[in-house]
Amino acid sequence: MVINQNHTLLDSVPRKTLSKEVADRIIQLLVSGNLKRGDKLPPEMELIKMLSVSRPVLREAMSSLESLGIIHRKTRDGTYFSEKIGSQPYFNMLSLVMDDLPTIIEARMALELGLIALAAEKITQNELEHLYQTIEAISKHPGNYSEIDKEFHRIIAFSVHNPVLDSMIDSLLVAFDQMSKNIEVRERNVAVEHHTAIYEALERRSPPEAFSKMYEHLDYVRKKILKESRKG
Amino acid sequence: MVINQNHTLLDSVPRKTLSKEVADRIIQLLVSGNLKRGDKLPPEMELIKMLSVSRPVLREAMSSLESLGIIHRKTRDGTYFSEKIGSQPYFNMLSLVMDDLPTIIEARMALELGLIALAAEKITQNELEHLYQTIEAISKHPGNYSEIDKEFHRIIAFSVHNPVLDSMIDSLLVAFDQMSKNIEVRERNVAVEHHTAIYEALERRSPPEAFSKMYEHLDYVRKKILKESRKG
DNA sequence: ATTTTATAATTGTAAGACAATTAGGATAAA
DNA sequence: TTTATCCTAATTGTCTTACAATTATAAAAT
Repeated sequence: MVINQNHTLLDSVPRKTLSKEVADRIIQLLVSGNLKRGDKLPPEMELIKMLSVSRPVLREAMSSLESLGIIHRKTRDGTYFSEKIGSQPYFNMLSLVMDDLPTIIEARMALELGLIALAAEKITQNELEHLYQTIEAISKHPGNYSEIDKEFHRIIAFSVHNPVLDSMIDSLLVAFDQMSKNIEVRERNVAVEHHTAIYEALERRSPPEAFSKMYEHLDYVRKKILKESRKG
Repeated sequence: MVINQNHTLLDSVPRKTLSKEVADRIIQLLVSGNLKRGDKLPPEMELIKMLSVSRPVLREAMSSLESLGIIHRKTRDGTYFSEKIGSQPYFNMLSLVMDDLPTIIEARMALELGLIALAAEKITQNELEHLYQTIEAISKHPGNYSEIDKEFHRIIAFSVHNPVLDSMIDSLLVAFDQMSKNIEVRERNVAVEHHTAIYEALERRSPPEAFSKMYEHLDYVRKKILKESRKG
């Protein structure tokens, strides 16, 4: 099953260029099961003949697909069907709102709040232990612990093992990181306290409780950062 | 501020093609404030001279940016900086997992759970009234009410007014719609009951309560749909 | 003033050519 | 036989040129 792009209200009369059509057809080739993840696509010259289009048109289509992370090309080797969904498209999109810290924070908050509910359902014992180690590391390790802090959130997010959510949160965490790296609001005690509460809720596998603890945490962080960023 | 794409672990030695570089430079042009949303970009020939690249290279870059929804081109008119963030990139990405209903449902669930928490903070009186009308419509209107049901969820999602989250949820709702349109699990009474509970929690502006009610609702729907889809 | 027409501007598509580098095979040497 | 080296072919990356198609604008005619 393939989504037809032409349902957006924006361009109600969508420009139907050859290269866009070619891109759609290639997506169909990939999704239809003819090719599996990681497979090599036919070389350009062959695709040209298959689709009977010119090389520039094909290359425009390929560029689009590559920027969407659907394929990737190795110079003088070939074109490959991407192994997993990447976050390239999101990064590009986010670069358009990189001046808007509140929007990024809010988006990250929403995503993490949704993720933790699912994490409470699915997180494994291993991941829980890994999570606990990060809390200990923060409380014991001297100096800057921002990397460990991030690790805590990443473990939770990726414990859901959902490729779509993975790429969404990945891009937001990076964007958030970029924008807030000059804002220092670390409070070790608060972090340990909050993280511990979240951890315990996950251990009890209670989505509502995990949500509440995460909400308190992120709400606190959000307010701190927005206050700091208004100062700076 | 612009995100550099080259941080992904996937292609640790990222292929640095001219067209990709050109795409980045154009993004910089847009983001740097020289151009505002909706503005027309210089024609291709001018950009070629500005960036001193060949036309195919420029066009490959433009194709990428267009597929990412950053710009859009009108034939024989010109290229424009997109007004708002679209959901094109997400649709393309989702087409790769369109065979995986559980993944889509889960992603939608996570996003909606995050969104409702923020909606409880921000939803306006107007939007609440609109929401209430959809509940009445479902209970009173005979026949298929799936469109009204979707409207309920859309109102909540878009009440947050976050462009990033908008595009994420938009694509997921469409994908979900496509995949589940053959699965009929409508139960009018349950829908009204659940929606009412959610509505009341939003009215009380309680994120945890709104979350809980939405979680119960989506959990119920999820189980129903997955059971149905396994049958079919 | 309005309509028609023509011109210019702009994007869309095609074809051909060369560069560059990698992979794999052929060849030579140990 | 094994290993190392070299060469050739395959493939992507880039450039140049050209033409098509259509729209917007300006000019001209009514």
